[in-house]
Amino acid sequence: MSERKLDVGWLRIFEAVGRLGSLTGAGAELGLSQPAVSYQIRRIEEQVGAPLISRMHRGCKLTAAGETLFRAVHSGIERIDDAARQVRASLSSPVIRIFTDYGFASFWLMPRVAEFRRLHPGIDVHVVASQGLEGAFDGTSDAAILFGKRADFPGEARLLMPERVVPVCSSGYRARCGPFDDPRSLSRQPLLHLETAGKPRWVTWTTWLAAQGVEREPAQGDLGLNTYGFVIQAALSEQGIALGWLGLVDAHLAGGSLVAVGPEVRRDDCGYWLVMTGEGNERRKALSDWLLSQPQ
Amino acid sequence: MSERKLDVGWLRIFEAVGRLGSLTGAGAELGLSQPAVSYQIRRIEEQVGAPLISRMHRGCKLTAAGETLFRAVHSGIERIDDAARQVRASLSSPVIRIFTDYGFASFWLMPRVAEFRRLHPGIDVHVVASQGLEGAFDGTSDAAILFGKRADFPGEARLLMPERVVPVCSSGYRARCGPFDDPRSLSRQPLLHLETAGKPRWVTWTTWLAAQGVEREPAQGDLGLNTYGFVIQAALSEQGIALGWLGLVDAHLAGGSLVAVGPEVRRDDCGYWLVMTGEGNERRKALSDWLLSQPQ
DNA sequence: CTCTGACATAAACATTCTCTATGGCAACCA
DNA sequence: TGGTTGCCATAGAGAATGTTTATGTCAGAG
Repeated sequence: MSERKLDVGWLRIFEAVGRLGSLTGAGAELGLSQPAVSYQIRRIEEQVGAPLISRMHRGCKLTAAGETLFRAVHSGIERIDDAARQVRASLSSPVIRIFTDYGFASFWLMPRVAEFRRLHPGIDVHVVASQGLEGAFDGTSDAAILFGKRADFPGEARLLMPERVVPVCSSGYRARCGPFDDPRSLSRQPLLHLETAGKPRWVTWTTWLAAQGVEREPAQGDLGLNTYGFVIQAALSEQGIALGWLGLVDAHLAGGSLVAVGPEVRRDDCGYWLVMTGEGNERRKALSDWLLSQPQ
Repeated sequence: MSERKLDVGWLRIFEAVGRLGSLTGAGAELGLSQPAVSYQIRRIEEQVGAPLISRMHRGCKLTAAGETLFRAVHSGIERIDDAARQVRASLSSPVIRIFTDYGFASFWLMPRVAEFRRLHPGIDVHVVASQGLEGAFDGTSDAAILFGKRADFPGEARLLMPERVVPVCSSGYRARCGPFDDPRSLSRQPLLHLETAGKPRWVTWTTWLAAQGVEREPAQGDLGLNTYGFVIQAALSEQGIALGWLGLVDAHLAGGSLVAVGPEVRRDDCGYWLVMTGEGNERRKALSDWLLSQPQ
């Protein structure tokens, strides 16, 4: 095989000696001089505390102890070499990994990624969804699509979708509990919150209401959920009013399953940012171009 | 385990990192500083060509590639450690190994070694019989009992049994084909030869006949065998006359199953020599003392 | 008897491995 | 909110290991 084997020191030297029955032959196979091989064998014999080979005038033979160790080393090296091959194969196979949050994955990326795959049939796409940013920059993803503001990301990050938020509910809920002509009317309804462990990086109901100059009595019947999919599911099942991020809920709004029931709040330096990670290659460029070409 | 593990370099370091999820923790376990561990992991990531761990602010996690390699390394190290334990256990268990030839093993050593074992019940005795000298000094035996002349052995070798040879046959054969009052009479009988690949180190029929001043017509009906046990078996089954080494055939002569039918040839600087190999210890001394105390 | 080729050792040098020192920084806590 | 903690990273210096060339020994072959 053309790829360089992992350097496992004396293990590979001993395996070659045991298999070939010759220090000189092992050296030839491994690109080492015969004294280098001799040195390594003696060193490991010192550690084990027993001769591992019996040296003949020409060539050598494994002792009983050497046979025992040889079997273990041989099979161990086989496994390690196999694993290295497998790792390297998966590196060079045409895969692209996108790290993002569950909301973006569900509502924006998964519906669209079929188009990318149709355009690039030889590329496997792996979507890695996560609750937080943990793991976004660990080197295993090719792109990260993350929500935040400009200052949160490296200079080369590109804004994929600015943050534009409207209150939404199902049309049935509006018929039953509406109309909601006045922003103040929303403050008397059960609101659906997207919660997170730390400080939210996105617009919340608190932000939206403050933007409308509306003060709210302590919430009654509100619902907090930790995944945006559950938030929208609750809205669709008429449990309250949710905040809808344009770009994520477009299909529901276009189909009429959700309706906007208040003014939009927009933050132009906030939104989903695309960060390309690791070294550039053709596949990453194809993905980046495709993502940036999507209509807002 | 109290014994020092084999130094397998990065393999052990990587296994500890993968198992503990911490570079610092792995270093603590292996007696290395944290930068030393960090250095090793980076080195192997360079060889593999992929990140193997994702570094978090506190601690780390294996990547998919790292998991693949970890499994192989973990099981490989287990096997190697097991083999090392097995080798060391067999080193320190109370065993003594005697290397000798088949003849000596069969006719001298095996009948007597029961006495040694009765005297030293805590010592296991392994007899390693071989056709030649190959392997006699490979470091795996505690004692070698070999046939040859003085000059063939190191100065500290002790003569266990000088070479004394008489022609022997079964009493039935003598009754049928004898008597053999004159050495010349033997030369007309089928002779049983102990053969070997190279030049024999022992008395042969050629040597014996020349010592009697007897010339022999080309052999008719002679039999050559490569193991002394087969030679004596052939003599016992009345197929001819064999050379009998005193010391090896004593029991047959005493019991009457074999009878001497000619004069003895003796070579005082030839015979079975005892060579103690490797480092001295209590067990070896016990064996040496016992062997040297045996009556000739 | 001479030659061959494989293993051993010595000495010099190259490379790797480890340490200490120090920086960066996220998470925790008062 | 600021200080502390503890883990990972890098740098530089020195220790330890690994390798080479040179050379010796010697059993086996011709």
